[in-house]
Amino acid sequence: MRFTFRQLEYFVAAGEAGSIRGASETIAISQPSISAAIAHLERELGLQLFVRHHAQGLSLTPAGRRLLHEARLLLDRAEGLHAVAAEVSEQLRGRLALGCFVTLAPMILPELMQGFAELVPGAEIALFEAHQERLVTALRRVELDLALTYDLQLPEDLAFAPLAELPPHILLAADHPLATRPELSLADLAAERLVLLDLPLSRDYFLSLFLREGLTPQIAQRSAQQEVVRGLVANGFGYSIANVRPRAGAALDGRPLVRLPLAGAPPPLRLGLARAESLQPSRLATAFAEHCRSAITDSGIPGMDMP
Amino acid sequence: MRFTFRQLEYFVAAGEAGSIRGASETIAISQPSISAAIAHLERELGLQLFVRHHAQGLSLTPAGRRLLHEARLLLDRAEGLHAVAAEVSEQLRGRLALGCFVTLAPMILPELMQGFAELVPGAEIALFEAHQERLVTALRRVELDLALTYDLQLPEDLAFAPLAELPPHILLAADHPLATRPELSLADLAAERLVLLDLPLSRDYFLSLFLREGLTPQIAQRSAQQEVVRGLVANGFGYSIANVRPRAGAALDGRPLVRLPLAGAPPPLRLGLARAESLQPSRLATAFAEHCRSAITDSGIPGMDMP
DNA sequence: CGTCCTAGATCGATTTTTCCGATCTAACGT
DNA sequence: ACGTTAGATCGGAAAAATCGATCTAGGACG
Repeated sequence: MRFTFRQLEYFVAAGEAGSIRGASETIAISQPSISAAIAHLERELGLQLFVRHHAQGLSLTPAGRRLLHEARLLLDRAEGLHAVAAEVSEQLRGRLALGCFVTLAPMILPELMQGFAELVPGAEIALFEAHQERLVTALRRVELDLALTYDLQLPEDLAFAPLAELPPHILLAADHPLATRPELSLADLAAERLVLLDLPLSRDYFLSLFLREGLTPQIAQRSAQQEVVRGLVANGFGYSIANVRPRAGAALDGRPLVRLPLAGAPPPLRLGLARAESLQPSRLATAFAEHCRSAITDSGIPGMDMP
Repeated sequence: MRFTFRQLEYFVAAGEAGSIRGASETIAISQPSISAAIAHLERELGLQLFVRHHAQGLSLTPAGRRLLHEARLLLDRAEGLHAVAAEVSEQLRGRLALGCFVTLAPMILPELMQGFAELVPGAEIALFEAHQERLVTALRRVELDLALTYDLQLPEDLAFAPLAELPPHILLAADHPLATRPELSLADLAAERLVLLDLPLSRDYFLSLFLREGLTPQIAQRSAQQEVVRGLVANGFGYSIANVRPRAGAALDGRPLVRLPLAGAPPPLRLGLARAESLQPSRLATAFAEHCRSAITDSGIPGMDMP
C-alpha cells in the first residue's frame, strides 16, 4: 500500500469540509499536513481529487467524489476491525472452537451445549471430536479454544483444568456369567477376552491397568469406535473397559449391557478442560469453562450415569 | 485509526507464513519490524493474534484467524482503491457527468449519446440539463466533467472548446404573411410581437440582437420552455428567435412552423464543450470530447437541420 | 484600480515513527 | 550439554509526518 489511513482520513475530512483550512480546524491537524496528504494521494492514485479554488476552498472532482466514497468505506471497514476485535475478545458472542474427546462427545456434549446455548445465546460452537493425539495437536496449533478431554499424556504447554474423576469400569453382556457380581477385578477376568477400545493414548491407559497388576489381557478384538466395542461386548465377544458411563443399558443393536466397577482402586481418568498454556482464553472460552465447572462434577456429569 | 496498512500487511504475511522469520524473507522486511508490527496490533486491538512457539514459529489464535481474514479483506479493499482510481482515470469506463444546455438537449443528445455508447460501451452518462447559469455553477463546483453548451458569458476559469456556430433564425407560424420570405431582418419584424425564450443568459443574447440595431422588441409572451415558445408561435402569438434548428417542422400540438435566416449577419452562438479550466479531463471525458468533435461541425449537428 | 483578505502551496526545522543489525532468550533436537 | 532456531528487545540510523512561517493567487471591497 502506498498510502496510509491517515492520508485517507485527511482526504475525507477535506472532502467533507470543502476546504483544507476547514478540515484542519475540525480534525486539529495543520493545514500543510492535510495539503501534503492530499497531494500524496493524488500522486499515488494518479488522478486529481480536488480542484483548488484560490482563496475559495476546494471542489471534489467527479473522480474525487467516487474516491471519497470508497475511502469512507475503507475507513469504516478499518474501524470495523476494532469492532470485530472487541466482539472476539470482550463480547460474549462469536465462535468457540471446542474440541472433545471422541468417546465423551455423544454423552456429554448435547446436554452441556444445550445448557450453554441458553446461558449465552450469542455463542456459536464449532465442534472437533477426535482422539487424544489429534486433540493435542489441534490445541498446540491453537485451532481450538478449549478441549474437553482426559489428562492423558498432556504435554507441558497445555494447561488442564480438572473437572471430575472417572474410574474405569468393566463392560459385560447382560447375560454374561460374571454380570451379576457387584464388582470385578482384572484377575477375575483373566480367563475372559478383552475387546479393546483402540485409540492412540487410551489404548496405553487401558493396558497400563493390566500392567500394574502384572497381568496381560487376551485381546479378542480392537476397534476405534466405542459403539463397535459395545456392540461386540453385547454380542459375547468378551468384556471391555471404559471410563465413561453411558446411560444407555444396551448396544446400538439393542442387546443389553452391564457395567460393573473395577475393583482394586485403579487409577481413574481425570476429565477436564485443556487449552494451550500461552493462549489467553477469550471471554467466551472463560464463560464456557465456567459453565463446565458448574455442570461437570464428581457427583454428576451430563449424559452419564452416577457412579 | 491506531494501526497502519503496513502493520496489517506484516500481520497477514506472518499469518500466512506461519512464522515471523518466514514472513521477513518473503516480504523482505526485517524480523524485528514484523515482530513490532504484530505486537502493536495486539496491543491496539486488545487481543492475542498469535501464540508464539519458541523456536517453532507461530500459531494463529482463533481470534487471530478471524482478524487475519478481516485484515485481508481490508487490504483487498485498499488495493481496490487503486483499481477504482485506475478505472476512473485511465480506463475508458465509468461515469461521465455531462451537462447540456437545456434547449440543445432534445435535439443533440439522443444521437450523440447513441454514437458514443457504441464507441465506448463501458461508459455511463449522467445527464444534467439546465440553462447557462446553472451549468456554469455546476461546472465551477466540478459537479460536471463537461457541458455541451454555448459560450454565453463563460467565466475565465472555464475552458471552452468550440465545435460549431449557430446563427440565430426567426421562427414563424407557417401561415404567417412573412413566412414565404427567403430571410428576414429584425426591422422587417418591427410591427410583430416577440415570443421570448426566457432563460437567464439566453434572454440577454436575444435582446442584444435588437440592441445592436437600435431596436426594441415588443414582447408578447415569455416562457422558459422552448416547446412552449414554439407552440405559442405556431398559434399566432408572434415570432421568436432561436439558434437551434430542430428538424421538426411543427410545434408539439402539430401546428406547422417555419424557420427563416435572420438577415444582417447577426453574431452567432458558438456551440462547444465547456469544462472547469483546472480540472484535468478524465480519459472518458477526452473520448467524449473527441466524439463530439467528429460528430458536431458547422456542416452538421446531430438532430438538427442543415442551415 | 489598488488593497485587503482568504485559502492553498511550499519551505525548513523538529519531532515522531520506522527500520535494521546486533544481541538476548527460550525451546527443541542431537 | 550443545548447537540450532525463532521470537523479543535494544540502540542507532534513516525516513516520515508535523508544524509555523512564508509565498502565491484569486475574490471582495472601497
